[in-house]
Amino acid sequence: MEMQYKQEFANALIQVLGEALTEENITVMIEKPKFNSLGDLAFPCFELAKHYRKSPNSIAEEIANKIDLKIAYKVEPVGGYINVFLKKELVSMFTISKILKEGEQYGSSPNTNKVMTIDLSSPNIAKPFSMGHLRSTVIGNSLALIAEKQGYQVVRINHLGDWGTQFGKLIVAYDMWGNEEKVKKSPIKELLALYVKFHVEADSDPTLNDLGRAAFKKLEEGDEGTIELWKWFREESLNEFMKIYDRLGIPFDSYHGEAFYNDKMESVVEELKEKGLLVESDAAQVVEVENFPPCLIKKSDGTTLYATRDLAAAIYRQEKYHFDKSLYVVGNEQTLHFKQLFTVLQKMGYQWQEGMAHVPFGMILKDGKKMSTRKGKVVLLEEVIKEAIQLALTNIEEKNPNLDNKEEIANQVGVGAIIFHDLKSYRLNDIEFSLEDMLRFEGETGPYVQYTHARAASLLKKGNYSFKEDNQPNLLDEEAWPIIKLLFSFPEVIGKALDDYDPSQIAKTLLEISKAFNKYYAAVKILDEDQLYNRLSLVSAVKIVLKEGLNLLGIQAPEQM
RNA sequence: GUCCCAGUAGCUCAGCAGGAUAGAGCAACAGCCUUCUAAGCUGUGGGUCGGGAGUUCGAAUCUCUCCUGGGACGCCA
Repeated sequence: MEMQYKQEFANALIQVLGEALTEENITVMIEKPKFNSLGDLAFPCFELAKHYRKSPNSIAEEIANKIDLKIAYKVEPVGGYINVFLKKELVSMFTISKILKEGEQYGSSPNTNKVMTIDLSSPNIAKPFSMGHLRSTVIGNSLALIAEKQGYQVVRINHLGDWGTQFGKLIVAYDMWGNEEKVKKSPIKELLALYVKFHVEADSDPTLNDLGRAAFKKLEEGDEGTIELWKWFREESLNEFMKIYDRLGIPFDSYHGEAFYNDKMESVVEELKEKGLLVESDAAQVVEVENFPPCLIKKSDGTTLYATRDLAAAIYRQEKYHFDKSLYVVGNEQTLHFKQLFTVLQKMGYQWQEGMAHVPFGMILKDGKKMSTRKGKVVLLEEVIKEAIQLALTNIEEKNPNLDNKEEIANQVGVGAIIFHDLKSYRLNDIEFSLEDMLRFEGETGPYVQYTHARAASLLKKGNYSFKEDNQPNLLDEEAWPIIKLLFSFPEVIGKALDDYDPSQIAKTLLEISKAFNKYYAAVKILDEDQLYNRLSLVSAVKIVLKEGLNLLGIQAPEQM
């Protein structure tokens, strides 16, 4: 909707300006004034000053006088800008009616046949689900939801880290120090302990690393005993992960991990050979990549690597899903790997690789340093979730003890706090881990937005509101205007969030809407006889957008809390 | 050593296809529940936008350089 108003303003400018600037230029130059007193849209005349060789001030004045804009009640030149003041009643009515009519469809684009695969979460088997994997999981899931809203057919792929030398190491560790009963009792904890011990011991005895590599070779060659062990580790781990995905409410369409591609790599290696891309280097097989270090395809002992599996996976996914876009929500530190991967695919002649993108994100730091699984320096997500839910429950007992389904709401609020905390800041920022911040329910947090939504729901219930399509709401409250502006820009925010692969833009808008609404709530008596229908129409529109926005982040919007 | 990312209030961050007076939240302090959920609202204090140079009518935003932190750099993923 916002675009429409800009467009109308741009058209009006063109009428006056003629060919001094192109339409496209004008549209991007239109900005939002920094202060409410300066109106709703603005056009800077400094560029034109060069063109006309006049002062920006006089140009602005000249244009403002000539401009004819139906949607504005005032067009005012100020300090070289042309400021447009939209007709509040008219725009409010349009905006609210549109949202109420469209409901949760507000901001949606029609379905397309375009397919987007998203590689997300992808935890490593036999390791605990860390805070780092949380980022990939919630960012990826939100992008999936946003893409669906924009009409994509989305395939969520959990590319489990269930293969690789790490398993050789783990198997060696288990053979040397493992205890079956202990592992059965608490698999993740015990396996992690073994993994950490392995690295501690390997520091003083490097031959352990050779043993690990040898064990992995056995695994890749199909040694039965080794495979049994691997299967067991994998299953126990997946069970643990499923608990977390259930809590977060995140579904997957595929759990094909790295191991799934074991029998699909040889043909890729053959293909690379046929296309003359594979070269030997220090007894390893590599593909040379311009401007980057070469991409390793096979180690000198003949076993495969991460890149080999990712190549096979990319080709498999294209064959199976025919994706138009394929995202990899994977940490910042793997940027080089993806550049290599995409380049190799390009050299193989696969045009579809143009639709692939690495969506990197910053690390979770502890004391300014990367958390390392190998040293056992991890924070367990499960513990954090439990604490958040517990805290939410305590809050409910204190603030709303008569609430019906306390457990369920506490779940939604606790989990919402964690997800929102992760999504509200730009994904490339590193995050210093802070339990205190994650468990904060006041200020710019998920629970704050949820609370605002619950307030709106409560008002609608008390006011017994229902929308009648033939009764156009008319809003006269000056205090409502900031809310209206945010509401009509929401569809553009969704579009930009997808273009930038950046859910934080939605989170930020939700915060702004919440702040504006709570301000309104404090200033205006909503359940007032005379204005009841008009005001509740606004409340209903706010509720719709908040709920839809939270849902796009993968967060529930409880009716009460 | 080479390459990438970041540096804005005490803390966490927003603003960055250049634009009008650099904004929030937290923390601190002072107010607001006989009115619709106080997980809320209002107010106060707090800034050489890492340093320097350049481009421009105009730079937190673009370029260069330096400093600081982090990460990546063939047989891990």
